[in-house]
Amino acid sequence: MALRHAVLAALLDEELSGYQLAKAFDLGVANFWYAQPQQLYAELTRLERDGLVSGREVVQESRPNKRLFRVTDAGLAELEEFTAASTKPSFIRDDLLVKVQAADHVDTTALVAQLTERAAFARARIDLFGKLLRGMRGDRTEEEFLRDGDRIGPYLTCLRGLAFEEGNRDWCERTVATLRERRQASSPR
Amino acid sequence: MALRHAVLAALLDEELSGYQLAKAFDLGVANFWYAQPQQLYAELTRLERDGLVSGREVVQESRPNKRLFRVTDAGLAELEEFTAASTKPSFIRDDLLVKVQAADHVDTTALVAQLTERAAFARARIDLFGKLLRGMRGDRTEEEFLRDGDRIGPYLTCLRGLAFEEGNRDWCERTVATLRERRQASSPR
DNA sequence: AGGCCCATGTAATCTGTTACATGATTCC
DNA sequence: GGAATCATGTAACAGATTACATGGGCCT
Repeated sequence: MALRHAVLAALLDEELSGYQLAKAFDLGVANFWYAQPQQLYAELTRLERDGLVSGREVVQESRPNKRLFRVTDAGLAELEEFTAASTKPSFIRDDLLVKVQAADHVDTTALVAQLTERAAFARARIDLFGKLLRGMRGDRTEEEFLRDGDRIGPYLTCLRGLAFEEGNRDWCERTVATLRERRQASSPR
Repeated sequence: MALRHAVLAALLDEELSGYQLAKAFDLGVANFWYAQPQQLYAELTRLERDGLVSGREVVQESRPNKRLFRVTDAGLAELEEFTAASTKPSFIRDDLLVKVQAADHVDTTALVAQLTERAAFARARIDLFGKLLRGMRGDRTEEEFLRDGDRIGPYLTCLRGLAFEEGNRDWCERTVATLRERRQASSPR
């Protein structure tokens, strides 16, 4: 029952279609939650059935019609309740960490390549988040924006996403350097 | 099929019982993966059926008997294959971030309390990870250990866990400060 | 002509969570 | 006497992933 609230939170600031939501959640631009398109279409159907969002059909030429959804009063009340309830801790589940855990017992060639790839992915996201943050705060400084801005929720979650990816980048780089150095030491020439 | 490999990776360094594994995965000391006891008992049964781990009964007095598991050659080969295969990106799914995303539209009193709690949780883990790291490297410096140590996998994953929790702590503290300042500004007195 | 973007779903399967179940020992 | 720790599971349900399905427009 958590995707529900993530969708509601994403729809607070703007009316979106299932497709638009899907892009945000699937690419992880919505850095507070991840979900696939199929999940979102199903969840939107349920949310509308339960009266927490309402959709309106938008007829388009030269491309398929779409349905834009917005949060209802009942939906906002649901979010309010969710926010007041206690939060479960969130834990890491990452294939790449599992592989590094096993690094002493398996061949690390492919692993180094994957760490490098992950670092590149992280850098791309750091770049993207930086742009999103600049776009949200406009010409204000971060401090000013967080004091006076009127939609700081998305800004704050984006800050967490940014720091997370910076952590990924740094750790991947360091791990690659460590594994490379050890390989050279164990098989010189 | 990822819990499978996480369990194999956890059993590489030592023989463990289901119960011991469960503690590591449930408390998240195994900071590369999280799982509940029930999942682990089920997974161990499957892993043994498939010949990837082998268990041996250890008879104990004054407490229930237990089964200790270790990775077989087939299990190691499976891990090797897993490590060589490409890695899926890992994404964030965190109730607390969903709540902060909605912060502009809901009451933030309970939210501030939850952020404070999360920060305390993060601090406890930072402490724990610091001790684990010191324990692993002994009297060597980190640099020396990473160069010469013979089990650096767990050390490297613990470093990631540490940085992750430091990120959590810092972000929670900053978010609390931001939300508090705004509340005072909007309702003076 | 082939591939990508828009746009929305269904169905089958796999994973993960929650609740239930048992029972001895040790610590406060 | 009650709670925590050791030790292992089963069963029901909720949530997530993968595969399948459709179809027009736009770009190269």
